[in-house]
Amino acid sequence: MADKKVRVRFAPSPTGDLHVGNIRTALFDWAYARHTGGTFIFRIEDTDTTRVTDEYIAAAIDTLRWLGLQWDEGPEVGGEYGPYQQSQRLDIYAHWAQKFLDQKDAYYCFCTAEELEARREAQRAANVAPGYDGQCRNLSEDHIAAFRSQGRLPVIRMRMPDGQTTFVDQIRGEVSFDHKFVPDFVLVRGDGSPLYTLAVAVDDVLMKVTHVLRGEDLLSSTPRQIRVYQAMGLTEDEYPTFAHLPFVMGQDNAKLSKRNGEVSVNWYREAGFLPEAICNYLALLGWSAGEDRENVTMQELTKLFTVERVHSSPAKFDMKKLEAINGDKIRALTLDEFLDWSLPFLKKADVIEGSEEEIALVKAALPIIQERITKLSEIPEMLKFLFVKDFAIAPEPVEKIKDDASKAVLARSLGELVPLEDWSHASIEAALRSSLIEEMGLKPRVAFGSVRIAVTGSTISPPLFESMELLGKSATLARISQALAL
RNA sequence: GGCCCCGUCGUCUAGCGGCCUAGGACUCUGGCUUCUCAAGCCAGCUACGAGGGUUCGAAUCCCUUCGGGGCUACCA
Repeated sequence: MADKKVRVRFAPSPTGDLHVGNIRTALFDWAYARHTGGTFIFRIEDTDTTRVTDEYIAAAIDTLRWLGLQWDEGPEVGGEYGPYQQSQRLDIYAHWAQKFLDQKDAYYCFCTAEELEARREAQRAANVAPGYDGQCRNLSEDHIAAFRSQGRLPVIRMRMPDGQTTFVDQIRGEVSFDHKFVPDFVLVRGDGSPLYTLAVAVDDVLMKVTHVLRGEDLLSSTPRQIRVYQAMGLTEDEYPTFAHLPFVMGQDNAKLSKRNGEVSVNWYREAGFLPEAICNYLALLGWSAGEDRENVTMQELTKLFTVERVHSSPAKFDMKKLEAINGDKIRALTLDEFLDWSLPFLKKADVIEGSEEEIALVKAALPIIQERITKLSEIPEMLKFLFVKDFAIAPEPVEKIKDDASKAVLARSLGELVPLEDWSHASIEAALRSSLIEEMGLKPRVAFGSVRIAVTGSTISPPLFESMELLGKSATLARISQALAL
């Protein structure tokens, strides 16, 4: 088995936007495939047609692409074991269900939902492990015919033989389940549609999956999956190796969900997080490179990632750390990359429309804000002052430059700047320093603070002299005059 | 309730019997730098859930206990 070429799959059931936990799983699947030189398969598990929609499927594909987790086989790229969407493989599942029936590994069960619920209730009351009681296990042909004539639609149930299932989880070691606690489970609904339990196992076998890396929530369903492998004729050394990843938890220590934090990857995307930052941070949840290594590129991740270094304990999601990493990644961007990421945010915020002049100015301004933001969404606010048509100082800061001292600073500044020929930040700084600081004897933070408010409209801004250079001489002088007139 | 998984600073983690008076990162606090805000640099706070063993020696191995989580569907 070790010498088999690795094939791993990420198989979400898109019942909503892909969330952080899904992505962590996808990332590990991807990294493992890349690390081993194997194949990364992307499969859509949409057997629950009431919950999975086409929009969510399209969104999942888009999200995975955006993150840079390229798949080798799956939707839109194809592959020799497709289709990779379970709703398009119904005949395959039907075939295997019939085979299991023929082999007596599975049987028709006519119990209704109400009957089952009533019996489960009784089991709970009697303090017995709830689960299917095997009532329809050995129905005679006559019984079956009788039920059918009543119009009852049977489900197909897999028979769990006595005994136990033991498997070696790559992360947790040997795990064992007694079949007393693994009741006969449903493979096919009354309407003939397949259930996850059937579809995953069949697809993993048919798609030649060698390693199943998935969430810990599926750990206890593993015996059922193995049961299907066995019914398909696979022996232990032929079915996939399992590795159950620890959960990503929310602030309240429950599995991360909408209730306890932002879970949708799209939310992070819109909030201005870079895909590489999300992946880097997520990689650190439940895995570490060792040697105090934390900041890794996608490339490095594929080199360093091994299942041996994946944890068995759950990790809590920490937005602060994600932001810190995002800041690091933003600072590591080249100017052109940074520009590409910035433009959509500036346009969406209506700061720019996208003309060439605007883009040139953005490009010139980006270097001075690159180390000042942790999220791309902060860019519009920081650069707005360069583009606003009707410049106005915010209500709070405007009060701070109405006093005589501020007026004096602004008046002197204007006087110094009007004749200035070299409108570079260095020469602007030299002019203002010698006049305001040296000659007027003001403290830099006081003097430049007033100019900052007048020019940028805020007490917080990118470096002042660079900002003035970017704004241009006439606009800068106009703003100072405007402030002086208040 | 039953079954299963998990347990090192507030958080993510290093650690796989002696290198640990437990290291790093994020957060927080203080300082330096400084035209604001950041960034950067320095310093500080804080952890092996508890109790038993095994051993010359345990965060590391075993047991118990407590705590947290998952599953227990004609969801995945």
